[in-house]
Amino acid sequence: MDTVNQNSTFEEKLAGFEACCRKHGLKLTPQRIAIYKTLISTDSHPTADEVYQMVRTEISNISLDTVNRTLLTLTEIGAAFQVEGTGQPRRFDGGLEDHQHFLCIKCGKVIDFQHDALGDIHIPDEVQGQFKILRKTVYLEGFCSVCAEKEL
Amino acid sequence: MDTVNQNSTFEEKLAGFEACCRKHGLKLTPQRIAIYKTLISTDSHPTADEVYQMVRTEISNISLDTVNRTLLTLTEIGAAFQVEGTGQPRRFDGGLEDHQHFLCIKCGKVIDFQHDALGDIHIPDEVQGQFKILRKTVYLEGFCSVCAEKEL
DNA sequence: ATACTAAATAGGATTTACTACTATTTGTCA
DNA sequence: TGACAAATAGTAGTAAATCCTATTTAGTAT
Ligand SMILES: [Mn+2]
Ligand SMILES: [Mn+2]
Ligand SMILES: [Zn+2]
Ligand SMILES: [Zn+2]
Repeated sequence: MDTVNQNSTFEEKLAGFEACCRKHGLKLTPQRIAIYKTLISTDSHPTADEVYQMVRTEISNISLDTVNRTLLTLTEIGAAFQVEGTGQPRRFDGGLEDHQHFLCIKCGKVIDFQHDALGDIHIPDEVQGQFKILRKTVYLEGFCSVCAEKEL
Repeated sequence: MDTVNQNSTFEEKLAGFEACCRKHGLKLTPQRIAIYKTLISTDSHPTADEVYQMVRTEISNISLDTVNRTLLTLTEIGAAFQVEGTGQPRRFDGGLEDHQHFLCIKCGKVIDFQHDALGDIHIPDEVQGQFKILRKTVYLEGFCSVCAEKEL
């Protein structure tokens, strides 16, 4: 989805989404629209199951599989994204030296990189005040060099 | 674990780990030591199952549950940490406006915050060259205000 | 050295979240 | 309004973690 949808109203986002679907040759199904509406109506970063429970109030016999598939579709066309954070399978790191991580969204590999300036990011007081911060890092996502080549 | 273990040899890390276990009143079991050794011998950010497969060559009848439990223990005492990135359950976000995320490691909530300077982090060319970067963000972990209060 | 006990473990059952499969339905376009 | 690829519902299968219980063991006290 284009950046056109940032800072826009609900109706504008919805219109932008429908245009985005057409651009990608995706059908405008009631399920797809309901899932998108649900997602932009919350700031709780819901799981697929949470979206499923919410959207079921509107389309009672929608399947969980459709919700899962549709959320991945929204991610692919850029109408949504997956939130970074720990999940399953968890990945562990015994390297306590200062370093940062890159996640390849294709092969799933987590690759270390290091740049001192990124370890020294300053978190403003207004943010510090909201949380007890135990870890901060700069996190990158994209294609690793191996996967980037296959993409062409 | 104290920062004393950064930039140290394998033997030093191991000694530091044993001291760390004692400090926390944890028994020095062969399983625990083997799992720690396995973890600091790789930079592949392994899953519990991957650690299980590796450590089984040393302790053939170790259980997957022990590996899972032990990796969480290592995380608790600071001898390791969980790598950020997407996982299961996935969490989705339809808010494309520039913002950052904080993950509460206790209640699992992902909370939005926003600071322009953090959206403008510069990734040095040497890092840009290694990957095709599609998303970059500053990621924070810790306790949210609700959970921080309960911790006291 | 030996006995004791809380901590840790092994092995298996259960749960959660996702993924695969197939028959049926539907949005789009001619 | 018919054709048809795309999408969906419903269900089965799989992966990863967690729970449970009987057994073993590391650390400590005798
Ligand atoms: Mn790492
Ligand atoms: Mn967000
Ligand atoms: Zn890759
Ligand atoms: Zn919390």
